[in-house]
Amino acid sequence: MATGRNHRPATSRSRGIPEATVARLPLYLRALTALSERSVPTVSSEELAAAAGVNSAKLRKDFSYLGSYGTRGVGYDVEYLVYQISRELGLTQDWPVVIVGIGNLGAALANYGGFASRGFRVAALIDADPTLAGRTVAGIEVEHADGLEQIIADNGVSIGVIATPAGSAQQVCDRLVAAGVTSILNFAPTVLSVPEGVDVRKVDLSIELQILAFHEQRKAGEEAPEEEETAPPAAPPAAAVTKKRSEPGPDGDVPAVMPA
Amino acid sequence: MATGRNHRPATSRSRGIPEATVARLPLYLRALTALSERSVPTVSSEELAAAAGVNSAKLRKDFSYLGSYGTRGVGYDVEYLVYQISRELGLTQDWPVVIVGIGNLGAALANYGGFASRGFRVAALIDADPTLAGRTVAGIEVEHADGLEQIIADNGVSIGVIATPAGSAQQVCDRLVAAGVTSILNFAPTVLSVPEGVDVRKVDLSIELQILAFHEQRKAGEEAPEEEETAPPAAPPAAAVTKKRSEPGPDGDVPAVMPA
DNA sequence: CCAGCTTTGTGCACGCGTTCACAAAGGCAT
DNA sequence: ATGCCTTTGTGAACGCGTGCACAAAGCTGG
Repeated sequence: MATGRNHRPATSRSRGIPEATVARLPLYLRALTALSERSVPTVSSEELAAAAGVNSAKLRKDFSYLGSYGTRGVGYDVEYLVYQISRELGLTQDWPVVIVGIGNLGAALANYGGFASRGFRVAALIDADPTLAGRTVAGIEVEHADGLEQIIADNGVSIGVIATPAGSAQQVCDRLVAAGVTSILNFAPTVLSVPEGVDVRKVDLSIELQILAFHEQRKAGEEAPEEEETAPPAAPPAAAVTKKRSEPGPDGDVPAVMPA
Repeated sequence: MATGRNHRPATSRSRGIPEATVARLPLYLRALTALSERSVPTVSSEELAAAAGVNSAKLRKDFSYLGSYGTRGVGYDVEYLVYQISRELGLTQDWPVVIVGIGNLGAALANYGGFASRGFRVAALIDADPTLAGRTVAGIEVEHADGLEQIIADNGVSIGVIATPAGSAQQVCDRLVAAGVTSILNFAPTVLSVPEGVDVRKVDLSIELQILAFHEQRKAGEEAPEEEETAPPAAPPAAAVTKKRSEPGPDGDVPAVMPA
């Protein structure tokens, strides 16, 4: 559910791998890599599915989109499947990545081992703060944003990670795209608008927490009969120019959310 | 439909909200909050949809699950909608959260403003490293993992964030759940197994990048004439374990990425 | 009070994703 | 070889999510 820009009939010849399947391939790959390190030669769909946390039928169907790589009565060859999935995901080649915005999060990302371990190479760390330039984070020197275009061109970067504040995310995004980046991983809490052909995936910590809160509330409400909220919001319809509802906070945030 | 007056679609109101809709509510809420700060009184579904990056029909349908909060010919009252969505998401109450694993990522999360701004309060930072205990991160003192159960009980924590290495994630998870946590946001690259009734959402940086790499590879392959997946690395059956390099195509290279 | 314009709310159809259930395929023991 | 047992690969049904298209609702001007 990244960007809804998908006017492709999903008919890229036999390469019509469903998006949902693609999203699970890294999961399978991780489980298979673990098995590989333990020198396990083969796995059944049932075992692998358990390790990946999915349904075995789903896993088999997912693999069927890649081809018939299993052996009936035996299972899947671990090493072979690792290779096939890696190739399908494009991990058999090197992907230089730039991280823009070296704050707490950007630094954490730079240090994250999961990047380098699968074909992703941090080509550069970029920040707009001049005082950061020259400092070393995760063994890589932070460069100033002025050189962004040059860095991307020199390294052939096609994937960019945005870890800036929300305010500058779109601007950074535009520059990345203009410089040739066609895939963006966005950590800033903003909706990015990009031209067609550019993929954007967003990771939003706040949204994830809010979804959890919803379910948490629902769980709590299930046990209580019908707990009426202690907040009489009133003023349902518009029409009334009375937009001066109760007494929200000066910051304009959710009224009732204000901590006591 | 019938009498559309009462907004309670057969089931328990909150029960009837599709998961996909719940996932978008925080997005709408953010856009609405921005409008609220600019003192915009009302918005049309078209405007709000654009701001949230979704289809306007989808937005209207989403809101219809909450109830009829709009005014035909006018749009939606911003303040009122902010309140309704906040309430539906459970943000009208305070959610104490613990973050376990105060490494680079954990520290970044602790400093992330998006937490505190919407009813989430970092009740405690917990780490197993004794040398970290007592140090202050984001204005909060890091506590040792020994006190995990006590901290959760004392603060009534029901949401936990796991930012530990993959190796200890399941163990931490088990302790959290045993102590009463029923919602977990997992940043560790592992599949967590939890008892029924516990919600887990995972944020996996590596997986997101791999999905981007897939699309990136596909984009690159589209321009080249139909690149037949010539690459019989052999070793289909369980017998041969040889991973043979083959001839991928134009780019030729293909450095092995998989660690042994 | 009525006509006309705007925007919501939603019935409906379509397509994707999930799951079931089973025939086909392959190994292994005899 | 042959028959049995295991596991894959997939056809088909089902359910969810998306987007279209339009009637109903509400505001505004005459």
